[in-house]
Amino acid sequence: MSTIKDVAEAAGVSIATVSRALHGQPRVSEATRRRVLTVAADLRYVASPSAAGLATGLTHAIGVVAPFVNRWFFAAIVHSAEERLRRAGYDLLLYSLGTEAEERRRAFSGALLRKRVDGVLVLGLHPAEDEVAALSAAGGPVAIVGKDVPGWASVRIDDRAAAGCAVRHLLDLGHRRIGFLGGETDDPLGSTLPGDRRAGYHAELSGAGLPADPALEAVGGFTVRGGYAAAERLLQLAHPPTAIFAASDEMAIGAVQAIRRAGLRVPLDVSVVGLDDHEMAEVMDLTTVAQPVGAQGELAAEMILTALAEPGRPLPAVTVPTGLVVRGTTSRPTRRS
Amino acid sequence: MSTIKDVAEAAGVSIATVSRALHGQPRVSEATRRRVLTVAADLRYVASPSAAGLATGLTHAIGVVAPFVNRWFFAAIVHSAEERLRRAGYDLLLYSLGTEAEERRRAFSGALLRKRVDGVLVLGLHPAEDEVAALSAAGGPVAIVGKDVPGWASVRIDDRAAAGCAVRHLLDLGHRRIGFLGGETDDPLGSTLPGDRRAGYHAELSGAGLPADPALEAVGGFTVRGGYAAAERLLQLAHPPTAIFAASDEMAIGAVQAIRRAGLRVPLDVSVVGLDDHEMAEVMDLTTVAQPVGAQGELAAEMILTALAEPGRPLPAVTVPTGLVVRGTTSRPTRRS
DNA sequence: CTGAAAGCGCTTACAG
DNA sequence: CTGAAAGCGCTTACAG
Repeated sequence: MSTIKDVAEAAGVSIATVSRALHGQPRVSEATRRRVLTVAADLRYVASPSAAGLATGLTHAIGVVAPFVNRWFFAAIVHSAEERLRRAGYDLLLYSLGTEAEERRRAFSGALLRKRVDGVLVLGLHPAEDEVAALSAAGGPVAIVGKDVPGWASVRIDDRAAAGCAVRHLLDLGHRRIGFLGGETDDPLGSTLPGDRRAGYHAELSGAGLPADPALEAVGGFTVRGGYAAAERLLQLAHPPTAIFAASDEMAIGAVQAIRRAGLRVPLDVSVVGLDDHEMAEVMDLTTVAQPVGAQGELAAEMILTALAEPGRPLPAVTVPTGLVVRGTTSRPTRRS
Repeated sequence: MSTIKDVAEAAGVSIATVSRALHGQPRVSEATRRRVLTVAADLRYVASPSAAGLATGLTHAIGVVAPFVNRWFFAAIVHSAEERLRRAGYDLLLYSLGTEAEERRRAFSGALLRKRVDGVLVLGLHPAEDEVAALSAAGGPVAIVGKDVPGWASVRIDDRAAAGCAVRHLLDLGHRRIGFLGGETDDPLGSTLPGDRRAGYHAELSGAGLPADPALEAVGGFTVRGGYAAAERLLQLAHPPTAIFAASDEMAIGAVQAIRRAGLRVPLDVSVVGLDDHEMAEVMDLTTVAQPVGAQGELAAEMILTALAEPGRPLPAVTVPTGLVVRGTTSRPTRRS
């Protein structure tokens, strides 16, 4: 593996000149630059990131911290962020933490990230105040997807409004007994998302003058399987709902299967509306409230890059719009509720 | 951000002693070691990976190269590999290349990975011979999932056999007109997987004395949407199949939806069998040939770690078993084919 | 058991 | 326009 010294010798210049030529800096004659570039290519020279990082204090890497990568939303965000970062010449270090408190603590303390990345992208984890301070101190700008955090750049949707939009659609269709599939009361990730979507459901119901019935709420854990099981439970009620709002499409997909397996029809017997516009939603013909996922990943990456390029600038906090997509899993209720 | 020098001064020792103490090396008295550890913790000292990397030539990072991360199989592999690597103290650098030839070339030439990682994990990309040589030369052991590559560690399933198993199940049920959903003839990733699964389908048919009918094969591109569209096409044939083997569960899920949308019943009118045991397969009640995904990711990670720890050892090539999981999307044919 | 020193491969003022 | 040299923060023989 060739070093800058090899290139310098082969090109007959000093290593300082090689460095300058390779970085497209001024004060290098066109002739030398070309010679250096040619020699470097011939030697398949690639600068050592370790050495460059030590000299500059910059790693040209961004850390992405998420609870999982194998969940549609996170995977989609990572994919789009990676693409944007790579185009800018940044590497992506992936920290998939799971739900372990210890791992989470290490990541947010900065022990994992310090001196290792130039910036951080946080997904699906909502840090406490001391965690915000610690991670900020670990160095570099931080962008977060899904929540508005003072001091960090952020991109998110309005979860309350999105949930309200889904429920309003069911109300408009004439449903009065509307079930809810959400997360656990005590979210293991400390995320406010489950609570916000639930609040949107409650607000919309009460806006329509309907009482909240705790029996109509079930925990689906934001997974397909969890949504299936939760919907099963709602269907067994003496007075089951005529419609279900699932706080994520994955739960909604599970719910649709459970309803069918129970011998009922969707939407004739039970309507289902999700939230996300998951990649499978269209094929499943699922009515849902769509959020732009790829755009959020790209935007968050962009925010980090901008913060890196212009350190003075205030960090943006953007809320991206959501919109109802009516497909085939919702209709007017056919039985009285 | 504190450096090793800060720790050394605060502990009243040399930086060499700090380094040794922190690495748990011998020839440091228990008393000094404890003092150093305490001071380092107080100062929230974290060694600079750049500096350590420059001194040792080791980055303690593994590169993961895949065409996508937002596809179930790749996301699941990345997730399990990440967990194993993190436990061993390695970082994971993600290179999600998409299908662009240029990106692929750069990654396999080693330009992206050289001096940056200690080893590489390749997913879903099947390199040509010169690419194997180039990436191997870029340094460090390479493990690949999905194909057997001489010179690299590998873990995979027997794609032909798995596909054959799925088709045999349909034959055993009495189906004679069996459709196939696969990839494009000219796979953009250069993967042999689509061809292998198709070959398994053909082999099983001809073993049963059935002729191959090109009209029964459709391209689904290994996506849900693609499977949906491909199944639609097969259903419009003058003489449609009574069963469909989809070479991936994602296509199978799409096919099930397409069949239902066409007003037909699964499995009564058309049986469907997939391959993967996707996380949604159970809820979808999909009959499939299961492959252990998390295990493959962990095993591949393990192989890299072993190769790093014991450079002499020959690199293993493991084929993991698959198995038919009969669920509700397959049954005996009810019409004559 | 401990320290002084060399060296890893870059970048970047500073001279010229 | 170009080069010599310092310095980034570690690790690791080599002495003692």
